[in-house]
Amino acid sequence: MLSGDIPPSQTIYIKNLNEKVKKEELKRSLYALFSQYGRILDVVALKTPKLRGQAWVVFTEITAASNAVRQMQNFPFYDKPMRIQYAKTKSDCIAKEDGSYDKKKKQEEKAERKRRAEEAQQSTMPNGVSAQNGGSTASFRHGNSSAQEAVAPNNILFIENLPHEATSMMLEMLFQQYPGFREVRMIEAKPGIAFVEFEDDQQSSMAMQTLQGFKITPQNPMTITFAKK
DNA sequence: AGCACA
Repeated sequence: MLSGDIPPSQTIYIKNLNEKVKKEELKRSLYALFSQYGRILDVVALKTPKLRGQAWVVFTEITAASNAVRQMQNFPFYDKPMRIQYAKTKSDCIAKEDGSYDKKKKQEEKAERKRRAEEAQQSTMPNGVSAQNGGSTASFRHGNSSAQEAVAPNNILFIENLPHEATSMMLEMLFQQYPGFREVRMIEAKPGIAFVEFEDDQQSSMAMQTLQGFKITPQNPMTITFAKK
């Protein structure tokens, strides 16, 4: 069952996420990690029993989503390989943009889902006995960035939009607090950019997740992507 | 495994 049967869309659906990570941190990290593929409109994550361990990342560009699906497939994120597909349905924030969002219809769909869920519960419990036996419902199972270039994970990070006053010393202070840090490299002839090397691409991605958008000066949020190989 | 918009 490959993800290939779902048509490309600007929203990606990610599963097998580490469920121990708190919702807000998860959303922030996903945003920081995936923003290297393009502009992100929204990140949705819920911790309900049915939806934990999953998230949706909405890009403005479908190509960004495609690159993200390919390049970050199975990438270890909080120690678990991400499983990425395209989302099955259009995100609300997109529907609202293109005018196809219909609040009434939305409520009907929601009510319908709820109805069907309850119905499923009923049919497995003919006596109307509630599911309090050990809390196990499992026993009831029946039918039941301007990224034109794809960016693959790399142990070297590419930093852009630095203030021209930034020095490698300053960046070193910033990045060396993350495990696996090796070195900062800047090019005299090219102010505003830098390369930061880590031991491996998981460690570099951790630094990216927390420093993405970090401002050395108020007008310079840094943009971090994996360096091209 | 699990496709939503708290």
